[in-house]
Amino acid sequence: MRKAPPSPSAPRSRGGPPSLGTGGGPGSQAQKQLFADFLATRRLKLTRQREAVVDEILANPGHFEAEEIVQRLKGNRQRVSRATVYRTLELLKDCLMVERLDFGTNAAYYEHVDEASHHDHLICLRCGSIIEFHNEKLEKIQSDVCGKFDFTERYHSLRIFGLCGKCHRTAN
Amino acid sequence: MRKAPPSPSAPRSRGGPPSLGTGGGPGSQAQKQLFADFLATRRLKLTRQREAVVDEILANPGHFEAEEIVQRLKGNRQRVSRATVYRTLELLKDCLMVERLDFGTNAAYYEHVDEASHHDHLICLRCGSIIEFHNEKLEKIQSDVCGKFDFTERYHSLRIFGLCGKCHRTAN
DNA sequence: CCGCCAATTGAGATTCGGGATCAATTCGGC
DNA sequence: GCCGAATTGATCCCGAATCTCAATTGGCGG
Repeated sequence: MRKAPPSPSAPRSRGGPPSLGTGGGPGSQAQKQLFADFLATRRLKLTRQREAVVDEILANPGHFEAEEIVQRLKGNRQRVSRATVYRTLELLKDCLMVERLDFGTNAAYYEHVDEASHHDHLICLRCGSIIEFHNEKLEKIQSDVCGKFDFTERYHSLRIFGLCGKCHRTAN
Repeated sequence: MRKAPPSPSAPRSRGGPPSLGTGGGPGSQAQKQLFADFLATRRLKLTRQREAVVDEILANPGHFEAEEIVQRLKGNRQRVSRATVYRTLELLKDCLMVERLDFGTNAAYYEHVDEASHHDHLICLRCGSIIEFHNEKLEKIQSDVCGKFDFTERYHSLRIFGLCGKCHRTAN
């Protein structure tokens, strides 16, 4: 799959303060604690590397690829191997702090999520732009469906593919 | 992807008798016609290989991997190369007859879809079982969301990950 | 009926995400 | 400070999916 959409520019929603360096946003401490707790339940350690990965993810919002994290960390003075990044992403996925997305490109995308920030995606097949949205009614009905099937949801992913307004208008 | 730029003018003839291949369900003829028409609009040909792939997909329902089709065809006396199978799946995806799914496994799954058979998925993280469901209210709200964002939907994919009843009950 | 040309195919090479391996290193508890 | 378990990192490895390009096919005009 060698497809690379032109420029997956996501409309910056979620207006938090811009990523202040390695610091992280306001709630990032709580988020880190969540991870620390999760590790504790599994008797795993919050190492320098794992912390670096989490910090990097919390530092700026939006979607990212695994390899991107490797590079960004290398950009700082952080040294974390690719293997460890992948392993940490796996852990973060297990504790539901990170979601793995597939937008039809070759590489998987990840993004930081928490209870409050859950959203779904509209993906433009033409320009690759991604619109995030959240709809409470949608969530409710999904929950009903799960109940009907005796299914215990952990997380979900709704992707709607099509054409954004601009592309639809300029379509052939 | 080797998409030949369609020359702006060419006759659009085709209409030979349908060589009904290995058969398929009742509506499969109509489905094949859909594909044939789609190819026509792009001035592409319904070759023996493309037909074999479509027949194989229409022949039995459910999810499948690309490689699976290659093998199944090989199992018959059909000879279709891997490359062609992938290329044909791409075409089928373009005309919305096939959907590409990602259940978190390494390989992508595909499945045949048409207007009437659309459904979404509950995926058990433990045993991997997949429950299909369809909910009209859900569809309606999604359509509303698209309207609100001036987005023209082509297709969508909702996956809910969690534990099926059985696995939830036997969970540690 | 023949030959041209564009579409198509097939076999193999290639790419690349990402998981596995295993020796070296680090960390917590005693 | 020492020991064993957890962790890391460099590298190897695998497999899905795509690319390459020569050979084949098929439609169409002449």
